[in-house]
Amino acid sequence: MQTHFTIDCVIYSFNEGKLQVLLTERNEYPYKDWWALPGFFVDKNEEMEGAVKRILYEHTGLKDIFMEQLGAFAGVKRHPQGRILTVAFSTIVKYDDVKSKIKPMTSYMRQASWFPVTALPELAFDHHQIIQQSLQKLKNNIHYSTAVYEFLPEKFTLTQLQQVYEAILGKELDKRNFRKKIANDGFLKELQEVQKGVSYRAARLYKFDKRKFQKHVGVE
Amino acid sequence: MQTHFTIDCVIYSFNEGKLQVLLTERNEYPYKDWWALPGFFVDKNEEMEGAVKRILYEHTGLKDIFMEQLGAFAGVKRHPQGRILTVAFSTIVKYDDVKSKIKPMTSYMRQASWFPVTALPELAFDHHQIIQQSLQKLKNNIHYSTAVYEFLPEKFTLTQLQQVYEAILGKELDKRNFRKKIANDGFLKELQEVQKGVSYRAARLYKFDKRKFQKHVGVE
DNA sequence: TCAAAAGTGTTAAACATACACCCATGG
DNA sequence: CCATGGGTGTATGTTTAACACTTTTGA
Repeated sequence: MQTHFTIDCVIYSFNEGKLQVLLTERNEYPYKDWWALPGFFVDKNEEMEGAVKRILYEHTGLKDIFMEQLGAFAGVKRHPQGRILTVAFSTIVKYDDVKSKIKPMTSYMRQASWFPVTALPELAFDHHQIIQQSLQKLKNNIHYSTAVYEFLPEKFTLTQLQQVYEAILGKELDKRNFRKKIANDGFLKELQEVQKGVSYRAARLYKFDKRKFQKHVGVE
Repeated sequence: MQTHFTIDCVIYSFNEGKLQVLLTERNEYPYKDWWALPGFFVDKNEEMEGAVKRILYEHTGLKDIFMEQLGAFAGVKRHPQGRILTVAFSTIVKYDDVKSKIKPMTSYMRQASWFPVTALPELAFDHHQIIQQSLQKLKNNIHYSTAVYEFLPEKFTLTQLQQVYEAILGKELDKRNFRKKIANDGFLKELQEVQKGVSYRAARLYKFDKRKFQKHVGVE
């Protein structure tokens, strides 16, 4: 037995203090005019991971981004035309890197736009479920993955980092406890450099140090 | 574009102090005579979850077992005849419930047999990779899931429970610390009953109390 | 000098780890 | 009476959580 095979991509970014997801407005039936996750059919002989990269590229112009499989969604009724198995992936991009590049490159969708995860529109297919499952995983793994750093520029302040944590977890954190934890983890590199262009005390900048992280986690 | 669609099932049990996986010996090409995970094609109009149950049933005679999706494996080269997308699931059964029922119910495989995860034979396709990924997940979630109790009979001793933990984690645990942790979690029900038929001091029996567990985890 | 955000320590409670001996039972 | 596994407590270090004020800076 054969099935159609697509991938759907949950693309996150962080902007205006909020965790955002990139959605596209469909220009084709079914679900014409609905918002949906960016997703397409996988080509014959195309590796799944390659398909994710291709779609990410077609939507954002970006390459070489961290991405992770969430799982397969294969409900017989998830698509009105019969089973279309989709494998969902999630990806994180830096909002500023991407904002000028976001535009539909196929006529299948009318526009692409960011939505805060706390204020999603009604979505096509089972895409709401996919996002919720993905979000849950992001929360669960926040302390064991490098995901938070994917949201931030290379150099960032501790307050920015804390805001990303808060947006993902959906709750406020204590500043002192947060800084203690981060300091204790010890995989940030403190720079001899501070923020510029702010009208208040400038915060120190930090970098994520991948080497220290890998030592900490116990690389295999 | 369409692809063949199978599911593969990682079926665990606990026996002789070891974590075991059920494998089948293939009687068909490709990989004739190799050991592989139990797996089959999903039927048209069959829900994926239904297919897992069906295959589990065909191999073990069991129904209504906890099962969880691991993810999709879709490499173009994972099957010699071209892409066959498989979605892997994992499942836990009680060895004693199952041991008399295990037998091939299709001529596609010659026999089914348990192997300790520490001594697996060479496996067909990418099944070794699937098992390793599944094992990792089992370890990661051991404290947050009810999986360990799926390995045990309704009434069990604390030593049996500890052995399951040890088999999954692949390391020894301190008896006192383990008991403190379990007591502290507080979702076991102590029975007024002890082991029978042992030639040493009989151990107290316990039950897993699902209600208490759900309160503890914070059910949603 | 004011507004805004940066930066900083202490205490209490919960939890994890290391470690060794006596007890109850059946044979 | 002995072999076997059952059962128990203490001390130490680590992690988490709660909580508020002073400092720096640019406008």
